[in-house]
Amino acid sequence: MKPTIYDVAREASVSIATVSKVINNTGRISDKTRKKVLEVMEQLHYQPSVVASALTGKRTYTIGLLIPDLANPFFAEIARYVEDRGNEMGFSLVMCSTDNNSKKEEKYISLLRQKSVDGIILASGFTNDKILKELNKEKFPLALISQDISGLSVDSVTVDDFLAGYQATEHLLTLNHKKIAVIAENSRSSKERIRGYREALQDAKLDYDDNLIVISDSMSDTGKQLADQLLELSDRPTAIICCNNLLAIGAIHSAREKGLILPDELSITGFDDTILATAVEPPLTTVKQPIREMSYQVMDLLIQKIEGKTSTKQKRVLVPKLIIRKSTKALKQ
Amino acid sequence: MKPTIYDVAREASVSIATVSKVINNTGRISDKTRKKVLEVMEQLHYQPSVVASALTGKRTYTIGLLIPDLANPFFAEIARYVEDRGNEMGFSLVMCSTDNNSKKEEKYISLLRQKSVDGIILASGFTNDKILKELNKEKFPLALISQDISGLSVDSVTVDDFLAGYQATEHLLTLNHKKIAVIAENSRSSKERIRGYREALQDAKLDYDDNLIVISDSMSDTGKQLADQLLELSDRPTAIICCNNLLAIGAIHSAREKGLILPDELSITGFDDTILATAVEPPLTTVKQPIREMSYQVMDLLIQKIEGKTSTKQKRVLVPKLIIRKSTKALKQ
DNA sequence: GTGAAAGCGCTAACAT
DNA sequence: ATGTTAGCGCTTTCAC
Repeated sequence: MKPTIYDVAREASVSIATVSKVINNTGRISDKTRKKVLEVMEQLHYQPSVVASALTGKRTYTIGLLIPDLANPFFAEIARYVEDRGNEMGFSLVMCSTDNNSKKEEKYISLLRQKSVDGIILASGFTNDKILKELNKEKFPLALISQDISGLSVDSVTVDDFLAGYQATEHLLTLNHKKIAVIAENSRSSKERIRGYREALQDAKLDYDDNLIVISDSMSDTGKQLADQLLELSDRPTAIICCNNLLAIGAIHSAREKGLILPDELSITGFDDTILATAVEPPLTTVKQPIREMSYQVMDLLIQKIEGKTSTKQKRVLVPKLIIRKSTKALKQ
Repeated sequence: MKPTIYDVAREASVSIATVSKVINNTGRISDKTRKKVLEVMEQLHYQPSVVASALTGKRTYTIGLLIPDLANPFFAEIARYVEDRGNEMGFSLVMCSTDNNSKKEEKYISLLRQKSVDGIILASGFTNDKILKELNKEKFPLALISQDISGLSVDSVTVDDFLAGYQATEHLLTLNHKKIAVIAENSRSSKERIRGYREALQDAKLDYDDNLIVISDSMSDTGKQLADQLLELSDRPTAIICCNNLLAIGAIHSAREKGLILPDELSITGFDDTILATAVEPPLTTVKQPIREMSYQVMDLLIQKIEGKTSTKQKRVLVPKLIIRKSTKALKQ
């Protein structure tokens, strides 16, 4: 059996209280006994049980991370950085892929609560507002990344999606593109990006054409199908803004299948800048979200919440950055 | 405060023992009281605490997954499937990215044990044999995926790497390639793949040339650098086998930088068949590991171990499958 | 069928 | 400076 605090106490000829104190560096212990206890702990390979300690009101030092899909590189990267930061701060991460499914979200949240996680991070795509409100009302430590729920007082770190949309569009505009299409997800961030797109068009005195916007309304719509639609338009767009890299890859496949030369005959931009961006050919021009920075910040925000040393709710908005690669090119006039 | 079993008991006018019994479906409870208790639980939104229940000797229903890097799509996909299977079976997953670093491995394992996880899954790249042996000796539930440690009696599910190497080489041989290089990782699976490669050469009565094998000995060597080396050889290879998709992408970049046309002037194959394989251009010919199947099987193996209904150790070896795409082409004679 | 009580490994008052 | 003790929320004998 694994040794318990009693084993250590007996072996070191002290009480369990004393052992507890040296474990937690609380109370006043003489150097001599501290040394003795430490020795015994070492020798017995004693590891305090966080289960037991959690039961007495302490933390579990575990947090839950809900994302739509761990197999999506964007979320995998978020998860990796959240994990790293958590690890630095002494917290473990339990993974929950929800597939944007309300039922799964609900189930996972309930599970996490049964396991007494100290807090939960919700990533882009969390759809179940009701649960969110409940958690929030109970003052359960919560933080959002890559998503914010307006009208809800939660900590969040997001990127300025409006600006991101604007930047992508402006870049294309600079390259003389006039017919710029958008492939969006059915999400708040996509909506913001579309807003940015419209504003950029407006600033350039260009008309907005509804037909150039396609929104993937389910997980099964692929970027390729959506791009197919767009590229079959009689007066096809010369550039497509894709709201994530997966969609962009689909668009590239579609274009290639139709024999279009990239980027000469069609410019494509993505968002997020994951590992996929440089893997494809041509390497994608994308608006980068500072994934690492964002991930570190949510973790920090959440931990502040957990430790109760947060005064007010924080909504941090980071700025996206246009990374120009080779999937966009000036349109010949 | 969250309601406890006492609250439910009081509200339902029964003892906590009774409540416990209805929660766990143990003992004999009359339908009437069961119904009453269930009602109260519902009404109070009562959720049993797994922390408390774990302390009384039950499971935590949590398992640890150690992988080198969650941001690597191959491991992210493993993690996703392991998570899914675990979730089906009622287990949560805590993520641990080790960066192939012995110290981190050790730290994470120790952490997982403090948290009383029910078992641990180790993925390819686990280097710390000592810990492994210790865990194994203590009969701690353990299972390996995409890696096996010979001479150690642990459950594992792997792919036949020797065969995989053979298949990739044979494919290239069929396409008339004679100078086939290999970019390998410093891992057991790569070594096996190289063995398969040698055997295929031998079967084709071709000589083995040591100079055509490069092994990435650190995480920082990129596929591109390694491929650069190879492609600068006076008598450069006409095909390169890359031991994972990341390396293959690097090789593609290197080739392109040198102005080589793919696959006409250079054939490239990868392994693993992650999302990256179809993202790149040309789409990669790779030897596919059945990631989903493997992940489900480790989880099942581990759960068997945890529930103690496993008699003997199992080493499952699945068979890889060559997926021919467009990164390989017959060599003009 | 149901309940009383001991105990899981630990923390934190409170004594000493 | 150290020890005693009462819980934390639950499971599990063992009575009744």
